[in-house]
Amino acid sequence: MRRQPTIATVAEHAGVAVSTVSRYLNGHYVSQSAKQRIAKVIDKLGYTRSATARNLSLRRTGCLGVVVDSTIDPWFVQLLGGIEEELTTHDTSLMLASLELRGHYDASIVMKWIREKRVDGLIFVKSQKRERPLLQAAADAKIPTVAVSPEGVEHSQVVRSNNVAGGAAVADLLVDLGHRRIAFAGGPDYSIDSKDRLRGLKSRLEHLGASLDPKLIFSCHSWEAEAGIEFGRTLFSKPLSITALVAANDALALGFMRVAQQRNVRIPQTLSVIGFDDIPESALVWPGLTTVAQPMRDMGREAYRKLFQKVEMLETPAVVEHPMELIIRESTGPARQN
Amino acid sequence: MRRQPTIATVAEHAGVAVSTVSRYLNGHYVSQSAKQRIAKVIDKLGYTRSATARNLSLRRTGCLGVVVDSTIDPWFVQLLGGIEEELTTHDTSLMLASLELRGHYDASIVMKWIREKRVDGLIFVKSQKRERPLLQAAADAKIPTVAVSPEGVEHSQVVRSNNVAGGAAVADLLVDLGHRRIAFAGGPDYSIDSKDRLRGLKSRLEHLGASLDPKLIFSCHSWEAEAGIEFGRTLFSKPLSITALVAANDALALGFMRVAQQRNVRIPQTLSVIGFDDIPESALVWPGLTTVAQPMRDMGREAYRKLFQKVEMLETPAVVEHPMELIIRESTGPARQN
DNA sequence: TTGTATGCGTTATCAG
DNA sequence: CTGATAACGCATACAA
Repeated sequence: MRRQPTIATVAEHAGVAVSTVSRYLNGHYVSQSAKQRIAKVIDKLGYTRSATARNLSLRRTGCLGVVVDSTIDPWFVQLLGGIEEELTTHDTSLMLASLELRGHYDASIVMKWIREKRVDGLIFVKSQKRERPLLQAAADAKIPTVAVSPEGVEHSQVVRSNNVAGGAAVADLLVDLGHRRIAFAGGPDYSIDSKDRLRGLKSRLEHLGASLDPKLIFSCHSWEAEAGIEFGRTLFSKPLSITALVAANDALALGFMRVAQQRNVRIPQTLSVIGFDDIPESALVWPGLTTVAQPMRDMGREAYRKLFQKVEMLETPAVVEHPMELIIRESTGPARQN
Repeated sequence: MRRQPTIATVAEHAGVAVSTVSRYLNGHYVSQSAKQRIAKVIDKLGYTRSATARNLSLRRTGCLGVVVDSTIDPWFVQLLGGIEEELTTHDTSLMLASLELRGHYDASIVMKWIREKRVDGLIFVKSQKRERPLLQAAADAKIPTVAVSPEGVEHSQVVRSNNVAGGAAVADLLVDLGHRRIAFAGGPDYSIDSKDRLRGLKSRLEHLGASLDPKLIFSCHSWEAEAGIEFGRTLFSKPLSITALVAANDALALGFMRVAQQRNVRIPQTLSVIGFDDIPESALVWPGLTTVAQPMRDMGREAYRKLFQKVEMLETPAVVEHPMELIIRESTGPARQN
């Protein structure tokens, strides 16, 4: 049984030194004649270089770490799709870390990666304050990071979307539809995303002569649908005064809609609902959820690229902000009149 | 700037040979005194071994390949969660390949992995006939594989769930609720999963004195919600004769339900709907989708373990079959009487 | 332009 | 039980 051909095999067959083959492989200077011979030998032998050996020699791992609360999050899944596109073209592998994999927050895995230098770079998704120690540790270990998150973090580049503009777009739509009694179901209190979306909504409403009653600004304890369900139960336990609900993301909106439908609240005749993100599920339910789309796939790709640029030591703007787009489906309509 | 400590650094500080440290690291025989000194030095230096160098020496990559039609598939996402749990405890990294990443089938990435031996093992998710060449190539390259798929594949171990029993459970429920006019919306024609679910449904129905009209057995061109929507449009273009629809998976059922609701078909009063898998979305919509749950997370873990066992050359049963569990939500109810 | 020699950090073999 | 030493496969100064 023969072993895989190595760079030495190729060199021997081509009658050149190993270093020449290496130079050829890396696009450095090699004479035409040598080039041709090497190319032919490589083709004949079906040689491919060992990524492991290459990484060892280059003192890197060829591995990217991605950190997120939960890999099950549909929003993250989209982002991962974008990251994957880049991965396959750059033959680097992936390490996934769910910070809440087993129900409770546990950053030890990521800490271990950093300590052991298991990754060449780290993408933090939806990172928040509690991730600060990780970011810091990564910086100390000189591992580049990019955060897909609204918050500018020291030592770390940022990919985010224009939440404020998104919030404003929602205000435009709702006012246009005649809504004046509007509630906002925010994400967790610490979330800057949520705050920014609210800010955009609020200021544009006021700009348009409408307003947002502070008593109608709520927050949910998580970003997940379950929290939206909980919020819905609370909201519907009292008489319904509002005509429109803006949820800080689609998952919350979807959870909320489930409760609404369960209680026969007609959407959008009685109540309009609108979310943020445009996860696939939003287009799947009936009525389809009107939402402010975020280009998650693009953001995933962008995150990867920024990381690599950093690895390659190029300077790029610290923050890349992606546009959001309003997508109108069936969950929004004219405000009811009573 | 100092470099990371290596095994040589440790050896030197502990006054032993490199090989002794290596033996210590791998749990081979080392004298108590040496053990203690080495342990102390490692702790003081904060030494961790280089996975890359280790992999090179061990002639492996420390990387697992996962192949699937689309990583966006919610069913797959659950499976990935299970795989991830294993990954983090075995410090191996991941390479993801969507066979339909850019809209069309493209297996070249996976072929490349195999050719270049970029992975130590391969998990094929929902693999079908068209993946045969890949499986074969992997076998030729002596890369172990496990298929999360109903089909027994040569050279490859299999993790699957008991689709036939799942189909039977559906039959039990529907007959119990008085349904006699039942339709089945299958997955793609080639799908064994779909066939098995249908088989279980059909034979149990007949066993119970009911039956499945062959004219009411349909198939969709994909497993995705979009195909369920398409199916719904077709079905509702004619007068509705059935009282219950069994979809071959949840995504199809969800797509179908969207159309039904859009056309004001009441679920379950007019029509009961039932699916397979129990993806999270099924619990989120209203009415919640009654479904036959598949332990995706467990299956993901199992797939990883079987792969590793194979790597470690242990013999295990070629097929592991996981049980399915009926989960009754709001989308099923008594058959209407007209 | 090419070859030589050395380093990357581990593991494994084989004497001692 | 331990210590040299040779792989592992590739990259890169440096010399020629």
